[in-house]
Amino acid sequence: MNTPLPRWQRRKDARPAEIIQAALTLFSDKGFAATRLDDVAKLAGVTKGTVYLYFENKEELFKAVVRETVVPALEFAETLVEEHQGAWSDLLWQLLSSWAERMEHATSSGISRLMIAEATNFPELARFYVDEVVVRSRRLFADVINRGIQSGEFREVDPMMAARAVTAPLVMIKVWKQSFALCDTEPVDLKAFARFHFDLLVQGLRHR
Amino acid sequence: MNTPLPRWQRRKDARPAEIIQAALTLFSDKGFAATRLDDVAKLAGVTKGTVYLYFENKEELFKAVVRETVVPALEFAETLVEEHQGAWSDLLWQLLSSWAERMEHATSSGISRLMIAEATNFPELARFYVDEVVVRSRRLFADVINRGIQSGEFREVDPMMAARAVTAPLVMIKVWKQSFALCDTEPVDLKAFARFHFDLLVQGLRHR
Amino acid sequence: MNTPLPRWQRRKDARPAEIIQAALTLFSDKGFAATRLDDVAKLAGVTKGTVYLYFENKEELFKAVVRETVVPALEFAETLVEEHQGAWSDLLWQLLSSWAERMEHATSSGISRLMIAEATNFPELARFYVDEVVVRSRRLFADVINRGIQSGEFREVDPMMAARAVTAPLVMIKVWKQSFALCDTEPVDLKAFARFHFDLLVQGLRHR
Amino acid sequence: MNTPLPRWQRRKDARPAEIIQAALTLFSDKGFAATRLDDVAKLAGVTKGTVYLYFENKEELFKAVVRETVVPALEFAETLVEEHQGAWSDLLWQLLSSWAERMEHATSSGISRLMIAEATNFPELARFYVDEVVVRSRRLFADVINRGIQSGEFREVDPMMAARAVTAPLVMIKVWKQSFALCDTEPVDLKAFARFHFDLLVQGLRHR
DNA sequence: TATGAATGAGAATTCATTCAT
DNA sequence: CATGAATGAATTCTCATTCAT
Repeated sequence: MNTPLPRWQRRKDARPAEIIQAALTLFSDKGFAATRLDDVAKLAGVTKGTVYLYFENKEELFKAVVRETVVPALEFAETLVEEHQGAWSDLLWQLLSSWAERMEHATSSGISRLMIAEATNFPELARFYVDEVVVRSRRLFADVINRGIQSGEFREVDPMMAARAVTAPLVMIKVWKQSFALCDTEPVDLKAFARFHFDLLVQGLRHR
Repeated sequence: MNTPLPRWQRRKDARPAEIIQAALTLFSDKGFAATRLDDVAKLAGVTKGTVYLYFENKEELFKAVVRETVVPALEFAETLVEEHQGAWSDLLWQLLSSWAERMEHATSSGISRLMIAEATNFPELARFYVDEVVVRSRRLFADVINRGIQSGEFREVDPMMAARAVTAPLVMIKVWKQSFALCDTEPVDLKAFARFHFDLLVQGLRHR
Repeated sequence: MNTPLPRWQRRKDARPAEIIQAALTLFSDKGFAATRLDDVAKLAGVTKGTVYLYFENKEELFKAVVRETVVPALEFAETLVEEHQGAWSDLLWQLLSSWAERMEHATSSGISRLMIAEATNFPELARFYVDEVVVRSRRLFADVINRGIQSGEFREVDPMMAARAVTAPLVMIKVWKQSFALCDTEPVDLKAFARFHFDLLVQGLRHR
Repeated sequence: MNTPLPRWQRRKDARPAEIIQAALTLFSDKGFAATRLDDVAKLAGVTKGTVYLYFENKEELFKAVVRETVVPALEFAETLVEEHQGAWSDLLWQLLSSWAERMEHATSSGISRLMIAEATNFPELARFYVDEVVVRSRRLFADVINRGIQSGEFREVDPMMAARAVTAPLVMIKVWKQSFALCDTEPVDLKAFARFHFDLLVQGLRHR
């Protein structure tokens, strides 16, 4: 009598993730306010009521989207730094190129633009995002640059400033692409830009 | 003895600008959807009805805000380039520093973040913005870099790529500041960053 | 010093009539609610404020339109009946044809449809209209038919019923023309119909 | 002990018809513009939101009202004509009397006045109504009269003109009753009028 | 669990009316 | 008298949220 549940029934455990995925897609594209829960539900293949089964309300869904999407991104990079040996500029390139790669393919890559747009409407979420992503990745790059300075590979610059100078362009290009994809007549390849940016940076950071 | 305040003053000529200013403030802060026309009106010192006297609807008001705010920004810079004599890196600094200056004080400086947030919801406006601002300033900087290459001051790089590398960080820092002002525990000074960015750039652009 | 006002300045006495005329046109076309005072004013060549100088509000303007437009129409007909000599069917034709004529040209001819549409929203006005126009013209025709019966020209019928049978079709055709002008693929000439209707009637009223 | 009444009942299938019925009542009485959706909802026993669940907006509701209400009316009459045997004047009476009957009892009978009032504001709907109702019933009667002429029962008249002369009075009387019910001091019985009208007509149509 | 019909608060929009000029 | 800028109440419409099934 007590037959084990068939495997595919466990799919219901996947529901929250599917809803979050759908919400991410729509929030990223249209923003929080312009996204209707009805559309999220439709995209997730459920009905509105089901969304409320898993998330208290639209705000909580939004927070869940950000929280779920954001965290895992950096862990990989942090271990990379930890374990690195060799030239720091090589690591810098590894980080930048893998980051550019993620940006082009990861479904989560729309979150930057979303947070930029909604931060002032969701202060606590903004704080979470800043702590978990912005500052954390800034620290990551500052760390690399700092080590490069220690090793004499880079000249003495303010590592936090430098970290901003390293991260900002890539994020900005990605955000622009997302916002103006339809009308930018001079599209740019993210990976090509990453390479260009890296070259400029490394020469800029070296001793004259 | 004291006559009651008149219910309103007749200020036809000033009204549209006042409303646009109010709308810019609120749109910049909260985004399009989260801004209520009632609040725009209140901030402009009028009633909702008055807003509709001058703007057909919320979207048209939004467009007017962008159009009015955006255009004049670049003219100053373009004449600066035209009339410049001397080292191109000096001009680059002039442009970056004056731009950073504007970003810190001009009321219009919130427009970038606003457009990033709303571009996909207002495609025609996005195109206008891209044409009038994004591409135009990219060209401006590309031009400067190109001349620097011609004159032998800079090494041979792709000027459009370089232009992106020049403009993106400044915009990004500004946008971040706006979005995360309340929660960034490591705030950065825009002008200081501009200086840092410039130093990095110029060294990066020079011949090795 | 005290020069007499130039003649054309007396035009200002014409203002109310001009406004009423404009209002009649628009009310007739779109109905009471769908007519904006702004448009009435524009059509009358004045501004909204001026309308309120002469009429307390939209309802009063509406009433004025009906009152001014409606009354004079029947006086002419009533004297015609009074003074008639000869066959009553000739008079009937005279009345019908001159009425059809008016309907095609008088600016007031849209009032029937207007009253049909708005009667339930303006009960007192409806009463006025019924008394002054509907019942009065019904009586007029009933009178003619009655006299025709007295003289032996028509057979004995209920004169009030007959009066309805005489007036209703003409009004209906006119109203239909007005309502469905744009889409009736089989338009009818009002005067031709009047003739047809008259022939039918007269034969119908005669002794068998 | 006694459970509180549920806030609402689930009645999906019945709702649209109920809303249309309520809307028909109010539109017929007050016209399109003067009818508030709130009142329609209240009369249908739902809330405003529910109306929008089934109809895109007020105009679409209006169109639905007309479309749903109008069509079935004529089918019965058309089969009657098809299958008729005997004197055409008998059929004419059958049609007129059953029509008068409908007019007095059918809930849809207010639609004529409504369309007369709103036709110019809803041109496409007017066309639909003209095609489906006005022209169609005109043709119906023209057909009968034509057959009467063929059979020698009626004299040679223009059948379309005659059809107008047959239909217009009945519609007009109905419309007048609706508009001026409250103030007409000489109310008329629709069926009695139909009889009177029929007698006049038949004598008018016969050979002299 | 899942659904989706129904709700109701809230925002955009319209326009008759007022009133400073 | 005339204007037309400004008002604000009324109405349409939207959509997050609830809840009977």
